[in-house]
Formats: sequence, structure tokens, C-alpha cells
Amino acid sequence: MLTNRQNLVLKLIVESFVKTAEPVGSRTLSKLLDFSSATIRNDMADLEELGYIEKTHSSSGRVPSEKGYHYYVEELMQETTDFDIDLTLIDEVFSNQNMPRDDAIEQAMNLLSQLTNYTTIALGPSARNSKVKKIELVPVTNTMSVLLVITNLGHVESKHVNLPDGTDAEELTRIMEIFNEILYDVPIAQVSEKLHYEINQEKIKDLLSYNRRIIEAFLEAFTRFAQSKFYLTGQSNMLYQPEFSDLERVRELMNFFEKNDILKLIDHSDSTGLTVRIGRENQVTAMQNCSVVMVPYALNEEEKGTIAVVGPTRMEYQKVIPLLKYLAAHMSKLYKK
Amino acid sequence: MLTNRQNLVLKLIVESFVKTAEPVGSRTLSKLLDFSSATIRNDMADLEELGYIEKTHSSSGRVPSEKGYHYYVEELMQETTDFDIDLTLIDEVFSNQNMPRDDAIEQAMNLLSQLTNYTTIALGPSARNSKVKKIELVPVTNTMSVLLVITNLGHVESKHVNLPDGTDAEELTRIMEIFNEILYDVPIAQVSEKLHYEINQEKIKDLLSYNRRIIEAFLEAFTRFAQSKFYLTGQSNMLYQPEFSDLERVRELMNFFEKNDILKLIDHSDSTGLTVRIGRENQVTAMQNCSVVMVPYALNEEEKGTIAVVGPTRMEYQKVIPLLKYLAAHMSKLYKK
DNA sequence: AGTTAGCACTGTCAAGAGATGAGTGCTAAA
DNA sequence: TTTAGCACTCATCTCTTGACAGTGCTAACT
Repeated sequence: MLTNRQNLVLKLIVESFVKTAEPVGSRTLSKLLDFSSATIRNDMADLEELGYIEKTHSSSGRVPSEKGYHYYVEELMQETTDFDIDLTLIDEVFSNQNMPRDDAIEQAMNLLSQLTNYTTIALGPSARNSKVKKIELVPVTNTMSVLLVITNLGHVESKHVNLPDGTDAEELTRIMEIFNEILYDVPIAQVSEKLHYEINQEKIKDLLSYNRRIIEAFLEAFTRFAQSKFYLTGQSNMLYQPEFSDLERVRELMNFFEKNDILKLIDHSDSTGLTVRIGRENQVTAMQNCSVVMVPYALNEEEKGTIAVVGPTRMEYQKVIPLLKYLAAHMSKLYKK
Repeated sequence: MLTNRQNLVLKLIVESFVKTAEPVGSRTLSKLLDFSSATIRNDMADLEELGYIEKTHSSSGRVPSEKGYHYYVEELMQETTDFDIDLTLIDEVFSNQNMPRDDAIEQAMNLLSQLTNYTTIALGPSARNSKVKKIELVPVTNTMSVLLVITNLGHVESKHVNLPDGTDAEELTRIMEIFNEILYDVPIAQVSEKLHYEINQEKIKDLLSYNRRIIEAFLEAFTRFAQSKFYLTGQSNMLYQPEFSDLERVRELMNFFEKNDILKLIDHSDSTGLTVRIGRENQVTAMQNCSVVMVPYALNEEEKGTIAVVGPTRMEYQKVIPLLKYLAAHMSKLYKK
């Protein structure tokens, strides 16, 4: 159990280090805290023994450890409510009637990365839970048609289908009717299963078996629906953080961002809460000097995703966390149009 | 006019510098060129006076100037034909039947950036020249429909349209018929013009004027067609180039890549030829230590674009140029399916 | 018992001094 | 025209040094 003063010392160490990126010495704190530097040093020694802070070398000031950051986020930090930030900026993005949804998300993320000076990621919203509303096959040339799938939320996916020249148009129409019948209102996530099941049902087996190409096109269009799209912005913000003054680190980081392995970093969990993952808690090696703060959001019952901020472990949690919460809470406005 | 030996010296300077990124001294060349270092020094002095090479400081070896690189690319370089590279890798990407075109381009660009170790950009193909094949309005909810536009090449764009509850379905059908009639076979680039013209024609004026929302949705769907999409890959390759060992440069570069200002760098010209832009020839300030090599390509008569490689001015032109040409020449295979 | 002053000690960092070496230009001779 | 030779110039590396920002520990104070 920490004493009041120890808590305070830890809090100030974290906040000072977050601000300056310099190890914090006892004299600095003694100026803030009516105690002599020697007293502070004693507390620091205790905090170090307990694993909340560390030294960078034997005679350096102290730096928060991962455990220290966690304790700070969970126990010590008070979330700023009076932002020095203009929240109306965010509201404006969401209230623009005319913007397509994807663009709005992208813009909101841009804004978030500007406000925080960190990298931001938005995952989804995944269309897995939306349902098939209509399927069409539009002939384009003699041999090529476009398969369209439209969901109950108005998403569209398309896929080219090459059909042997002279395929019977009437028959295609019938096939489409059957597909529409079978798949209407089926959630995207279940289409594949449903489709495989139906193919083996007697009544349409004959009709379809000769033309596997359509089925394949279908399945591909649907997998594309299910793919989680993500929006990554503000990568270069990281380059201004002193922890990335080392080129080797920069390379590692940029390689990671470029590899599109983002999904390994963010859980697509349905949990409702905020997750803070600090340093080596991140599985991804390139991210082991970084912290990730993530919050799930829901545009509506069916479309859910996650937004996250990636920064150095020395992140302004105090500012990022409430900001992220605010943003996630207001994402649903995108659909209230 | 340069003597044979001077040409040779310049060629070797460029090639050695490209390889090692170290200024080239006279002794290095005298080993390659059965002449004494003093002789080489005399030639170097001449080349320097003519502006083909430079010193980094008074007693350093020589480095090619921008003029020197140009002369090299245009006069001295012989394009490698026997690659140490497996061109079949590229062919494989293009021959994969099942891959959607966008994915194929992306993958080809990925490959190119791996083969060259530079950053690659693909612009387009722009759909501006393709023609409207079919327009549809699919109702999704009471108040929202999806507008679909399909081109003669099978591209699809969609746009949500909010309609007042209770809009007459019959009438919508009629409107769509009219649109299809008006716009059938009109090139995307001309749709906006055509639409504005037709709106003022007597026969449909009444029908449409009350519902500007549909028109607007149309226009937006079409502008999205016309937007040139681009593919940017291998940004982080640049971080391994010694010219980017300076963090400030890295920041500038990454900011540029992130800003999506790529269009300022690449001309979307219809010219047939290869363009090499070296150093300060690039208008973009962040790119003034870089060279850009670009080549136009055509998937077919209607879909054209540009592919480019961005690297330091000290670029392996000898390898990049023929590789880029090869790739551009084979892009059309994407459509021969 | 908790707090503080004082002091010896430790590691980092920046500045300066040499030493080294790769390169040059120039001159005179082959 | 080419080459050998020499003096000279920078950049770069290493080493030393002093300043400085910290620490831990001990003994004294409240």
C-alpha cells in the first residue's frame, strides 16, 4: 500500500515525464511538493523497490515503469473534462450531412491524430452483421457480368464474373431469383455456410452445379464484405516523439505500419470497455515501446468497430483517454442522419 | 564535348556512387581504368568545371551532380537486359485469373518496390473515359435508397440517397428510365456537363426539378469515379537509404507521403514516354533530394494511368528504368483475361 | 519516527585536442 | 599527354576533461 505522498510522487513523476520525456529528479519534485529532495528520494527508493519507477542509469532521475503507468492510468489519473480542445470540431465532422460514411470516419480519425499528435487507427465498422437485401447480375459484355450484392444498410460489393459466351440469359435470371430467395435477410457472416448448404439441396443442385463460377464469385464478394477495413492516420506524428529519434526504431515502426498487420495490434473485441495496453503488453514486437488505447464503438446495432490511439508509452493518457471515449460515444451519430 | 575517357570516368563515378553512396576518389578509378590517379584527377577537374560532378568538401572525392545524373541516364547508361531479377514473378501476378484488378495492381506495385527497394506509386487507372452502362436505384429502407452506376468496363460506384418518405415508387422508376436514356454510353468525364444541360431541357425539367437530391447524388457518384486513385507502397524502403539517415529528412518525406499529395509529384500526362525527374526538378520541396521515374501505362483504350518509382537521386536507374518499362508494358495483360 | 542537510559518488554529455587518412591541386619530369 | 611526388585540406575518430544532474547514505534535527 502506498502512502499518500508516494502516490503523489508517482503521479508527478508520470506527469512530468510525459511532458518532458526527461527522467525526473528529486529536486524537481521537491520544488513542487513542500518536502526536501532527500525525503522525495526516500519515497522514490520505495517506489522503485515496488517496481513503479526505474532508473535509466545508476545516477539518473526516475522514469515510470510499465507497471507505474498502469497504476497511474487506473488509480491516479483524473480524466480531464475541461479540454483545452475544441470538441465541437469533432461534432462538426459528424454533422456534415453530405459526407459518405467512410470519408467521415477518415476525417474524424485525421482530426483525432491532429488533436493528440499520435497515430490513430479505426477498425471497421465490419459489415459482418448486416444482411443481404438484394442480389443482381448486370451483364456488361458478352462474356462478362457484374455481380452486385446490396445489404440492408446500403453497402454494395461488386465482383466481375466471366460467363461462357452464349450463356442463357433466361436461366441467369432464374438463378438470380433463386439466390435472392435463398439469401434474402441472411447476415453476411452466414452467407458462406448457407450457400454451401443450399448447393446440396436437391431443388437447385442441378441448376447450379454446372456453373461453379457464379458461386465462387459470390463467395468472393462476400468475403470482401467481411474483411475489416481499417483507417490508419498520423503515422508520421510518431517521428516527432523523442523516443523515435533512433532510426532503427523508426524503421521498425514504419515497417509495421506498412505491413498492414494492424489487426494483430487491435482486438476486434465486442467488449464495451476501454483497453489500455502498455509497452510489452502488446504482442507485436515493433510496438513494445508503444502504448495502445482502444475503445469499441457502434454505429448501430449491426455495425461495430474499434478506434485506437497509438503513441509512445509516455503517452498523454489523461488527454487521450477521455478524447477517445468522447469520439467513440459520438460515432453513432454517423447513422442518425 | 567530352572525351571518351571523360565519359568513362563520369559513368564509373555515377555507378560507383550509386552502389556505395560514398564520394568517389581518383585512386578508386585508377584501379579500374589503367590510368594513374593524377590523370583521372585531371579529367575530374574538367568534369567538375562542366558541372557534371561536385565535391562535398574541398578535399573529398566526387559526387554526380543532377546534371551528371541526367547525362548518365540519357547518354551513358546501358539498360540492363539480363536482369538478376526474376521477371516471371511479375508475370505471375498478372496471370492470376481470380484476382480483382485493384488487388493485382497493388500486388504488382508491392513486388516492384521489393525488387527495387524504393517507393513505388501507381496512379489510376482513371475511369474517366469509361462509359455509363447502367444506372439503378435500389430501395433499402423507406427513406434511403442506393444509387448504382455501372460502366462499360464493369466498374461500380454507389451512393446513398435519402428520399422523403412516401416518394412515389412509380415515379422513381420513370426517373431512372430517363437517366438511363440520357446517360447511356456517355463517358464519365462528360456526365456532369450532360446532366446540367439536360436538366434544363423542357421535357424532363418538371420531373426532376423538385428533387435535386437525386441529381446531387448522381454528381457525387460520378466525381468519385473520376477521382484518381493511387497506390503507394514501399515508403519505408527509403528509410534504409543512407540519404535518409537524418531524422529531419525522414519527417519531411513521411509527411509528404502521408499528405496524399502524390498527384503533385506525378504528371498524369498522356505522353507515351518515360520521364526521369531528378532532384530539384521535382516541384515538391520534400522530394528535392529524390528522383522520380515515371511511365504511363494503358490497361486498354479507355483506362490509362502512370506508374512511378521514387528513390534518392542516387538511384539505380540502370535497373529501375527497364524494370518500370517492362511492368508498364505488361499491365495491359490485366485486361486480356 | 519522520524529515532534512550534507557529502561522496556515479554516469552522461559536450567541448576540445590530437592523430589518422582519404582525398585534392599543382608542378615538374618522363 | 601522362605520371610521380609533395604539400595541403577536411572529415572523422578517439581520448581527455570538466561540468552537471542526479543518487545513496549517514548523522543530526524536530
